[in-house]
Amino acid sequence: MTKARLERFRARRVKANARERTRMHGLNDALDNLRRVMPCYSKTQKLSKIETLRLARNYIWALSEVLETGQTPEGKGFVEMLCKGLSQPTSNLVAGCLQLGPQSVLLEKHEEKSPICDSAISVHNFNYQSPGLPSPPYGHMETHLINLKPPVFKSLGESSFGSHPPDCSTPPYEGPLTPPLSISGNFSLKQDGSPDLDKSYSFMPHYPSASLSSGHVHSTPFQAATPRYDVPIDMSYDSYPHHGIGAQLNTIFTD
DNA sequence: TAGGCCATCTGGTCCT
DNA sequence: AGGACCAGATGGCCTA
Repeated sequence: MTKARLERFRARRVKANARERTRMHGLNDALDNLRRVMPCYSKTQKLSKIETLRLARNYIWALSEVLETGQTPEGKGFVEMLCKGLSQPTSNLVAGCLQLGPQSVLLEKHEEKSPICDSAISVHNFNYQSPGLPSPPYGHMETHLINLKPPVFKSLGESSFGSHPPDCSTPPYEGPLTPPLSISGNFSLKQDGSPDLDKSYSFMPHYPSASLSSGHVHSTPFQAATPRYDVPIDMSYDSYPHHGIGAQLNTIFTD
């Protein structure tokens, strides 16, 4: 290899490295956008990449369930769906973001109590455990921006206790490969540049509360244990990028 | 100190 | 030839 060729090789390698960096930055940006539309989002305690992807999968799954069954997601069950397969710290984070005390998310008794279950801060006892997360202080809910979508809020406010008891003993990866709902053609997200992606709706707990929908408030055990939220006026699903789905969800959650 | 996560570099492969 | 994509290696940072 002549010196000139070596030089060219080095230059090419440097360029390739720069491109690779740029590519990975793009990937990370996309991942950040994904984090922002997750049910919980915190600038200070970012979900790891793998946990972000897992939570996204669960979130899509959970919303698909909602669409398929037409039932409001019951608060605790919804959180459990979201937490399937997530590490314990992340599960605690999600529960915290949804303002469910860890104890309230604790599943009803299962025969074999794992050590995790015995933990005072345990959120679930799914068999699957993430290979690992660092141990950042995930748990302080007041530090999180809560990025809940209207259906979730409705569910928190008007828990209807749907008919889907979570199967917490099933590892998340053994389920069907596709969500229960197949939406042809209209499940699209705005992509880069969409101002919607930069919206982060922040909800603070509010005691005692105004009801989400004007009017009566059902009293449920869940409600008794959880705070309520103030929801911005224009929080109809149409304000979100999922236009096709928005109408369906609005129908479901305003009936 | 070990383990987890991350950014970066690097070489390989495929495609245009 | 050059770009995009991928996976392995490596080192840094952070936390328990």
